[in-house]
Amino acid sequence: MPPIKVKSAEVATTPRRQHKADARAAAGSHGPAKPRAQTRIQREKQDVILEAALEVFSMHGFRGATIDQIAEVAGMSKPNLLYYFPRKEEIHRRLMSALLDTWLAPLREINADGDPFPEIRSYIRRKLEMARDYPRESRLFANEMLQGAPRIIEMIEVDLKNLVDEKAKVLLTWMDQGKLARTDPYHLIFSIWATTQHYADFDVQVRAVLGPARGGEGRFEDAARYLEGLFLHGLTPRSTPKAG
Amino acid sequence: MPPIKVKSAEVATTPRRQHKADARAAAGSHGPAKPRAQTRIQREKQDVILEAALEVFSMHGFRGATIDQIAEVAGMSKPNLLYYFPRKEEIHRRLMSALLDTWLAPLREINADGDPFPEIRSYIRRKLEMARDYPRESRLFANEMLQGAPRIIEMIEVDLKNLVDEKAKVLLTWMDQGKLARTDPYHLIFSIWATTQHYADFDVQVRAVLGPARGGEGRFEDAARYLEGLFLHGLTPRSTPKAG
DNA sequence: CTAACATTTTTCCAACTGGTCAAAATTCTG
DNA sequence: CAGAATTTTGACCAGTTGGAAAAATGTTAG
Repeated sequence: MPPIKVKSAEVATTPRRQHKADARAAAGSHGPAKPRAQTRIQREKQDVILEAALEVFSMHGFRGATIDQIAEVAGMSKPNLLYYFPRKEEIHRRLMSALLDTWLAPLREINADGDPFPEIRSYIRRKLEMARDYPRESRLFANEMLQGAPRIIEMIEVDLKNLVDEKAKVLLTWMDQGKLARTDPYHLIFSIWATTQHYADFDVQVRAVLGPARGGEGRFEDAARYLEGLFLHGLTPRSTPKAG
Repeated sequence: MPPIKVKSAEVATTPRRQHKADARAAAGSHGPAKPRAQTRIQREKQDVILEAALEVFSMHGFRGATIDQIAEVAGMSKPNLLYYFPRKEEIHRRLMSALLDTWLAPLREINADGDPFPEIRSYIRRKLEMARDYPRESRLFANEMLQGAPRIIEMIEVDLKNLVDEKAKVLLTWMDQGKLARTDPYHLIFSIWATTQHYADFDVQVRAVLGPARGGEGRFEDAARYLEGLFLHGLTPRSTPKAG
């Protein structure tokens, strides 16, 4: 039922800090984080919780979200939820580290051996599809950014930066080969992020402005068409009159 | 000292709802909302509060922000703050309605009688300057959007929509005259919003990715140059080899 | 100076917050 | 089915939250 699957047995990329609760759970009398393998119920409930947490965190941010609220959306009691995730931060961390992977996948796919325009074009497509299909993930990310990314700044500075550096080099190579306008590859990537994620993060505004007629599902196709033209030719009118 | 001036005697655009506290203040024994004209201290303190609230709301969103926190930033006690704004919502509302005006000013300035490229170019400049000079306002707005704009949806659906409709028509006229590539004027406006506001809303990410060398104040000039090229020609390489 | 007003502080409150704990209920395993 | 392990519940807690009330202090016009 939940449209987004969050990896449940995911291994944290950052070395798991020894919270008081973690310690208790690891050595202690109850709690699912024991050395023993996860049960079916554990996996299921954790998924339900993460799905509910995504819903709540993505709307209200970390501080604005409450455990009670998450528990209610998840359809369980607060202590029950806390049995699976001993602290609020833990839920958020799990959500974030699972997210960053998914989030950067489209960029990773850019192939240095491909041709620039098809590659960039399909990158935009993929990002736009993510904005359409995973808007909550986009908002979760945006929320974290607005707050100064306190809980993922390291990931941003290392993993994300490295990936962008790598892809910026690819773009530069294409520019050197004269296959792409010589411009700033970093700001190029930013502009793709911005224009595509806008449709998830500012969805309310987009819908309100487009109105009921054009604000339906078709808006993503319209956006794709527009962005394609923008990144290809900009706004300069071309004299190609009426060719399909 | 505060870099942003929020209009202090601003008249609420939405009909002021009769909160319990409003009623009390209007008829009652104390509170600044009396019929009598505002004193100097009232104006000053309200500005200090709004400035502090901007700081806090823009980072944590409405629910994540606390009155205590705002009061601390404003350098006063919580009850003292509540003397000027009887409820948290009131502060936020004042902030938001002042914001929307400022926020849409650059779009308003687009002149139908001007030439499309200079007009669009300076619109992008203005928006980028706002992202640089008023990043907190941008984040406040973004935060509200992420939450589904519950407190300003009407303004979005009326004021903002009307303005965008009007300017979209201007763009369409330019397209009809062959001065601008025929494309979707709404998504065109969205893309300018997205690309410019990105530098305020995702500032942490932008800095982290650009690194200390390129993440300094120069990044806005770089962004301006890049965006100019993007909106003018897109990414298609032009054979103009090495001219200024 | 003083009365009338404006402002600030102190004290307080009920609801909510993240989180604990032991006991009860359930599920799993031999 | 019995016993062990897991899961769920209910009662509870200390700290924080938005806000109220009133007393105490400033300020200012006459």
